[in-house]
Amino acid sequence: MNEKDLNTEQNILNAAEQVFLEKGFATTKTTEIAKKAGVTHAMLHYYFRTKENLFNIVFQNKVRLLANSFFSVDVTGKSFTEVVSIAVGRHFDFIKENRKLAPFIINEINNNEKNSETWQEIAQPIFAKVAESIIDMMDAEIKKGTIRPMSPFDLIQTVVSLNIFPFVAQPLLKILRHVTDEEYNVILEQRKHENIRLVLLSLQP
Amino acid sequence: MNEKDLNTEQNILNAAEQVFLEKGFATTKTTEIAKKAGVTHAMLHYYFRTKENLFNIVFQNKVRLLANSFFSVDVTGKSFTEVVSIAVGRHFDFIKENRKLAPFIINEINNNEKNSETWQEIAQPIFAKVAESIIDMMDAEIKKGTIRPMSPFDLIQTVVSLNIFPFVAQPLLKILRHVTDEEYNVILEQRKHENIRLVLLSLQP
DNA sequence: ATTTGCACTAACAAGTTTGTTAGACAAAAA
DNA sequence: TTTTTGTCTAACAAACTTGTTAGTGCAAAT
Repeated sequence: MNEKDLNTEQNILNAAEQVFLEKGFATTKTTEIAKKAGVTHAMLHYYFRTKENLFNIVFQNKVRLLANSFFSVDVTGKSFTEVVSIAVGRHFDFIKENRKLAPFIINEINNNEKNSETWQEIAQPIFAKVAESIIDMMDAEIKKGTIRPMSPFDLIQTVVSLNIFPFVAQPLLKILRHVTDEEYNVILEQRKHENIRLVLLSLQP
Repeated sequence: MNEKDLNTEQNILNAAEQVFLEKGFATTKTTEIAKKAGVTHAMLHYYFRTKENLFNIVFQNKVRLLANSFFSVDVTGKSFTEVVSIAVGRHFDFIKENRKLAPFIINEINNNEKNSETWQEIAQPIFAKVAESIIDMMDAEIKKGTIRPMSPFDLIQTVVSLNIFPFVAQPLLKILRHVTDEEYNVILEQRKHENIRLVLLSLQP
């Protein structure tokens, strides 16, 4: 367990992360991961035994990453709308910085039922906490009459719907608007603010 | 070119459509398509030469189907908000009746650049027409001050973002809300109306 | 009646991909 | 010094997948 050992194992894991995120489980070849990690593909089996095993580790990490991204901002001294604005913007930025993440998870979950179990085990408890942390704030606002009655699920769904679409459908949108990557980045920034506006509107009583 | 011939070719195409939509290009095996069509997989190559060829036909059909679903309703004698309400609801219903369609196209476009060309060739001209048909109505409303200034792209993007998410992320959402299929259908119906409400809100000046 | 053309199957060929294994090599332990 | 331990490669094996082909059988044309 010296440096070298850890390095190879970690190199394989890092390479696997990149390739799986890029191409998905089905089209990823173990040899490609090995090549990117700078070793023979026998090493991949030596450390992780099967492609599926390696994939599961990557997938679990990514589900955790995505689920934890929903933990909202520090709320002390902020109004509810302020909190929502910041949270929506942060979520958008997170998705933007991890462009491959949402399409990856959506695709893998739709393609292999076994991945649903992983989602259940990892994401469900995290989301339960997220919902819990929001529900009190919302209830208070609803009682005050400052927002319309609504479940935290609906609010979160509105946010996620609006925020992931520009990335999940990126190739489609780029073509329809025939824009370059740079121009698309400008559109993304505008869309972020539009999304914040829409979410705040959706809360109006 | 008697009945039988046409039938086999069509049977393969129908089977291919089902299997490709269910599993995507990468994980679909030509043998599975053939089996579902009730013939040897040699027939598949006899009629379509390659798996890729067959896939392209299916993919083109599905892109056309999706793109045409955006053609809006008959506008005569209806207010702009009426038209929008109906169009959003119809679009939601269309996506619901073709649950696999949106995830399929999104996934294939993200996984294979060649499919982007198909998208460009087929979807782009259709969308140009859709945008054209909307833009006049919107301009008129904007001048009247009844809706806020906004490009038809932004409006369509809002609609599509909200409408496809419940289907693209269906397995994830079912688990998070731990609901059965039936219960999820109820949620879907509620969501449709919420989406209509949101789109109308987004147009407010 | 014979030939031609077409749909079709069974068997095969080639290539790819995952996974295994025998053994090399080096470092640490004995 | 010898043994052991763990990492690593090259070569191989097995399975699968796509695509081809030789040949069968039938219907229409000649």
